[in-house]
Amino acid sequence: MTAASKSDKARFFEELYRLNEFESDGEPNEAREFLKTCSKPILSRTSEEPSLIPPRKVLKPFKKVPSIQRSISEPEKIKDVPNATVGSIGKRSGLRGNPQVPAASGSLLGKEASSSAGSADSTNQRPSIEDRRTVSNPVPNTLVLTNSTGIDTMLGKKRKKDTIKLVREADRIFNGFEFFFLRNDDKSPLRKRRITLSREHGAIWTTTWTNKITHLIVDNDLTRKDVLTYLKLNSLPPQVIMVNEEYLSDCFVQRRVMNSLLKKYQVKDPDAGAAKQMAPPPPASENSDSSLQLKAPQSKLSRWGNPPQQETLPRIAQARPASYPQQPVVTGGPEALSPREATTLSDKDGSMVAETQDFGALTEWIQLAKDTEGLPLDNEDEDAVDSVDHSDSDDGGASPLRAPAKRIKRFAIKQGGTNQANFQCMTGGTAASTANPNDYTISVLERLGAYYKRIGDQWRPTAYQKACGMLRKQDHLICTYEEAIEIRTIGHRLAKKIVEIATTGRLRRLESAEADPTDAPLKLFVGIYGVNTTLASEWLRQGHRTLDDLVKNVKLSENQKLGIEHYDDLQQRIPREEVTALGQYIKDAAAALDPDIEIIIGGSYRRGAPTSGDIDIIISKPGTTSTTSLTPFLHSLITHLTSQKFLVAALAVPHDDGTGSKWHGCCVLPSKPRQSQIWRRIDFLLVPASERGAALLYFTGDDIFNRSMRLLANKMGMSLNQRGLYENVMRDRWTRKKVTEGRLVEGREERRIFERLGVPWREPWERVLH
DNA sequence: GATCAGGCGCT
DNA sequence: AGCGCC
DNA sequence: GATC
Ligand SMILES: O=c1ccn([C@H]2C[C@H](O)[C@@H](COP(=O)(O)OP(=O)(O)OP(=O)(O)O)O2)c(=O)[nH]1
Ligand SMILES: [Mg+2]
Repeated sequence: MTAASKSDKARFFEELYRLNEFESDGEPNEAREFLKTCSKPILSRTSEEPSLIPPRKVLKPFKKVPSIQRSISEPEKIKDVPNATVGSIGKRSGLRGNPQVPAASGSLLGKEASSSAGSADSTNQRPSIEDRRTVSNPVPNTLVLTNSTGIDTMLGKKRKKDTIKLVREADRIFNGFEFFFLRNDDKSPLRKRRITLSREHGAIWTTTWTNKITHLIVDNDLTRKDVLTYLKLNSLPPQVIMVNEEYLSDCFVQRRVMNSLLKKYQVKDPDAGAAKQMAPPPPASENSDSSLQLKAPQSKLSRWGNPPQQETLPRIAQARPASYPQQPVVTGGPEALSPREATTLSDKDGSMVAETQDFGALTEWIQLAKDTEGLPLDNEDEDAVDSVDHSDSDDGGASPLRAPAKRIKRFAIKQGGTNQANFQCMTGGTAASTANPNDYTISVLERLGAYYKRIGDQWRPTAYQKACGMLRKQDHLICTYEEAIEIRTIGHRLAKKIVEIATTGRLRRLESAEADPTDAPLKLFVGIYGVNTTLASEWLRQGHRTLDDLVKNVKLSENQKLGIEHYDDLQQRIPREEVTALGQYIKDAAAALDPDIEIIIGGSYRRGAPTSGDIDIIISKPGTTSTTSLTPFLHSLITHLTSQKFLVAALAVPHDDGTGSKWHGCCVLPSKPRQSQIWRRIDFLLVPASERGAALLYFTGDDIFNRSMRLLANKMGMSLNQRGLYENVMRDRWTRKKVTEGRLVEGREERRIFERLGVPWREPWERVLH
């Protein structure tokens, strides 16, 4: 058999091929001009949230003029860090920035502290609007129904005039949520209890299907199909979160909103996998439920006596007028697409921000994402997405079950797999900047991927990144399903999306996603250094919408405060020339301190990127074999650069035990006039010569590439990290934590690591997988 | 249905 | 331990 | 979201 041992072996080769394939990338379009005029922040601090609190006003206080001196007013005493000093950048080992927030912060905090209707009860007060929402819940809640029809009369039972007593503010985890239960009544004592509890925790209970519903709580014995049947829907609106009873239980127990994506909360969907084909699975006689004391329903429809009115259904997916960045993309020639990026590179990010913030309003809430059990987040209501896809585009709506996609995807064993010729196309060090006919498609997918990321989905974003990486390698516009599905890492769903983008210039799923009124503020929040989905969602839930809200009402870590103060600066990408300049500055400083020190600029810069998100510096020295031996140097370098006002803040410094090998902070080009200085993120990685190769590999990335390599190493029974390639590493099967260090196989030479893994050498710029 | 990299700092 | 970042 |  050609394919000896399948499982691992297959995977191994697959991964290997992946690292290998390198075809039709782009043209050798190289040299790019970069304006040094990198100053104007493009962002507006406040989200576009229509009717919200104190909009745009966070703006001005930001500039760094005052803040700049904040972190480093007294470079001198850095070394010995008298712990109460005002100016050292040292923390712990004296390498850290002073957390004090003098003058500068005042502007941010003080200013318009008035507006907040705030009940000054604790650190987390929520702006007025939310309060209104909340309050409206229990009381008038009696008729929860948003669109009343006659139905509620029928449904009747809902509106208990019962008095709901809200739990204490802090525990109202469901504030802003609107629940729709299925079965749609509170006859079952159990369900009734859940409903009551939900309301007490801030949720609004709705019995009519409206577009305000955020959660669909389904009885454990019901299936997804049952739900759709009852609702008379072909699919669920993407933003409605459907979960089972366990979800509520856990939320109550843990007093927090659980990650609805977890498997345990998913509503059963028997026909899920099989579906594709024809799967008209006999509805079968239900499960003899039992878990609940509910009588087993007889027929689908009769199960719930009162089907909701179709009219009240939300129409999320429906296309919005025109705000979408209509790109005259047509299935036509590639040239129709290219003009755009031909002009600007860095513009990509800026325009994205601008575009997305424009969206009007449509629906709901976001879903929390993060999990307690350490279980990975995965699928959310994928079918919803799926359905949106075809119900909107291809699928005329005739049969819910589409023809079984011509899915057959070959195990792409090297088709043309050699083209080393193509490698040369991407020299010039700007592979990533090469225009590609699929650029528009890529930009759209990246946005959707970014959306999923900020919403907390762990895997979709990487799937989108990989897909974009592959798309970028194609030399022609991918506009048909067949073309798309052929590409590895692009499956059925992405293929459909790609087609939609290429043929219509739009992507409904993205539009509906970004139209969510909470998306803009969510995006704003996760843009803060040190903030991600979990925190952002929580703040959103509390009603915060602007950076000002956060500064005034939320407990922020020092780094987060800094992240807000320099929001604009840190948001900007860095022109390659500037990275070069910053790097040179460091090299000079290092050389003066110790001529043997080697400074290497890694990260996206080493990959040849035209702009970088930060500066990644590797510090090494011939002959060294331990990080510890370099620590003193780092210390002196940091001290020096700080005194030179090159380093302006420290974000993360190695632990005292000298073991630490990294230093994260912010820097600035001292040579520029203060006015035009832009704060940049900078990372130092301390690397003994014996680990140089592995460190280089790690710090060069990109992240997707690293993960591929590491996965590969793993499949080969080894383990790869920033220090080296090891074998015999044992990990606790449960916690997955390392138990045995293992034996070092290679760490010194980047090339040898490739060899050991059987991966052909790839230049840094060939390691761009997304 | 399982898997998807591995490590570290801050709170 | 949870979160966030590289 | 894709793959095995
Ligand atoms: O999750 C991650 C993030 C980063 N890295 C490695 C690869 C990456 O190249 C390097 C530096 O990280 P950084 O976040 O700076 O990424 P970058 O590749 O330099 O891109 P950017 O231009 O955004 O800085 O660290 C990883 O291995 N895993
Ligand atoms: Mg970088």
